Amino acid sequence: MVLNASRHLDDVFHALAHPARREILKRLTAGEQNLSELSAPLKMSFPAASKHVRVLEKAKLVRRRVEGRSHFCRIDAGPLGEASDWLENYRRHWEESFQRLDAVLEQMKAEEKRHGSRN
Amino acid sequence: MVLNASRHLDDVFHALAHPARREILKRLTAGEQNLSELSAPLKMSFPAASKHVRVLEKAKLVRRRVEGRSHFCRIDAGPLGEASDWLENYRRHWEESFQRLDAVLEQMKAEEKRHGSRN
DNA sequence: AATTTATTAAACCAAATGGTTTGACAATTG
DNA sequence: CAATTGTCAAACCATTTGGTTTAATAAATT
Repeated sequence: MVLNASRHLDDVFHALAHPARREILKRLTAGEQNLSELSAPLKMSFPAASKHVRVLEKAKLVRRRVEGRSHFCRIDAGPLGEASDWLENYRRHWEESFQRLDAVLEQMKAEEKRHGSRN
Repeated sequence: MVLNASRHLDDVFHALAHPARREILKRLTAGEQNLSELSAPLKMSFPAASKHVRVLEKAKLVRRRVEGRSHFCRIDAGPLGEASDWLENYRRHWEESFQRLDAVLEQMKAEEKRHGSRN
């Protein structure tokens, strides 16, 4: 079930790597919108916006409900949790290594004091 | 200072959207490595790996220290925190909207029971 | 039935991505 | 000094991306 999780992460991060797509997600947090509503404020043609929505769908960040000729989109931020977990993991690693670095620097300072400055 | 934060997010998410680059980050959590060490296990030429490292540097996720002919890389996961914060925000929104949806569904069920099934 | 509306599809284009190979160059080793 | 090592730069190539414009399709409106 977690098979090909890496591919999915590719899709999710790729989907998030464009300001228009993050903008779309942001607006979807206010609730469902159809494609016309979504594309209107974006400075690009309707087909371009539609493609961006497809990218978000491929990453499973957005789901679509067709009702007549209207395609309503809503955010599905579940996969964001996955990506967020991945990032948190690295944040932890980073903080640890940062502390190790701090410790090393402290040690160096102490050494310097003990032996005096010798450039 | 938080100016152009969006551009930076573009870079960070784009950097994370490739398995080779995530692999590099993963290995850097074990400590500094030079480019040769980093590229060796990747199934691609050295120049290709080197380019991936550059992408990580552009996103400020990796820093490089040159010592003689060796280029040592180390992870700088600070910007990951930024991205992680961004994601967490959406995770919250998602959970809230999920609860709202749940509430709506509950309401509909209740309505149905009260009025009986009328298709 | 004719028109408008919401969307997709297709064709096209420039630029970016991700890879290769080859050659250059500086630093280390013999 | 010669050979090796670690890295970059350049040239090249195929594919993907992100955008356009112009049809085509299907649903709603008049």
